Amino acid sequence: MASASADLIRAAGVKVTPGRVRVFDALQTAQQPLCHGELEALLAGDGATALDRVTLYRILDSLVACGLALKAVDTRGVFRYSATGARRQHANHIHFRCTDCGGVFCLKAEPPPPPKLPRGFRLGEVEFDVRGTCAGCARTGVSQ
Amino acid sequence: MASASADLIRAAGVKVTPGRVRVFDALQTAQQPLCHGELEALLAGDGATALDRVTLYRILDSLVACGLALKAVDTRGVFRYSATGARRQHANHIHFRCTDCGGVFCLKAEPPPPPKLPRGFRLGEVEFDVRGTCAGCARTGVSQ
DNA sequence: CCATCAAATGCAACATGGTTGCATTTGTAG
DNA sequence: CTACAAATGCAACCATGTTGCATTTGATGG
Repeated sequence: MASASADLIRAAGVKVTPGRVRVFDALQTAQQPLCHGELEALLAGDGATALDRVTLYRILDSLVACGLALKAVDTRGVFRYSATGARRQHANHIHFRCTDCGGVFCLKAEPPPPPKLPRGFRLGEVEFDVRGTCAGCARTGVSQ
Repeated sequence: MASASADLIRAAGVKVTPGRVRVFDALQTAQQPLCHGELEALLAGDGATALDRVTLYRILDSLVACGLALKAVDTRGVFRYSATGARRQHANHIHFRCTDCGGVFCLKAEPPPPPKLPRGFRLGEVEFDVRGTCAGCARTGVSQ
């Protein structure tokens, strides 16, 4: 039985290899974006032979390149990867970050259209980030 | 005449040193957040003796610690620093972050109106972040 | 003006995260 | 089954950031 992951990987147009399947499975199972180190540790503990450090980087790059994963930097400047499916639900709406409790809330509102860019600039993603105090913190904390 | 920068630095409660003044001046003059490397290059070209790499890191840390500068990661995972005062003028417009070189550019376009928030939520800042490839990188890099 | 001492600097070495070059192995199309 | 491109493993490398330590320097009190 070819796993569902294998099918997705094949459909994405890249070779199905044990490494890719393991990494993609790990990303899909994870509840949050994982960094290279976390993935390395995770895969080292799953019984199979450990992946080479560099190979893991290349697998991650290939998953990103073929659209199966997303790559983003965390606050420490480290890259974190997530399966695209896991995040699709977060693609098109606004995030509210409470500066008090650090919580992230999804607002229903639609994001605004991307602005015009200067000549030569190429548009990638657009993120509309709203910061402030959430209802809970606004009530309890007398912040400022 | 003690420069305005020197006064600000003194007022922030840390020693006024040539290095701190030069770095703070550079940050205040800059149109966008600068990373360590850019600052190093900038200061190397201003005639005075070059700062040590580590010293520059420590000066930046001290400016952040005393509230004179802000530190944030760019899309490449590199830390960028900006004078806190300089940020005020950045409050209300759109930023373009180049995913290639990590540079930050200010777009002329006005930010969209803040969305309706759920009851009890208090609005703080709004950041409209656009990511993609800047003109320079789009030209040189054959990416995609 | 000078002495003093914590704070700042320079240097070397190290740490971490990420990349490149190259020889070998492996998935898959024919 | 074969052949070839793609994927892997390994070693070496690069960039960014940090730590330890000896030396210098800015501010402060005589």
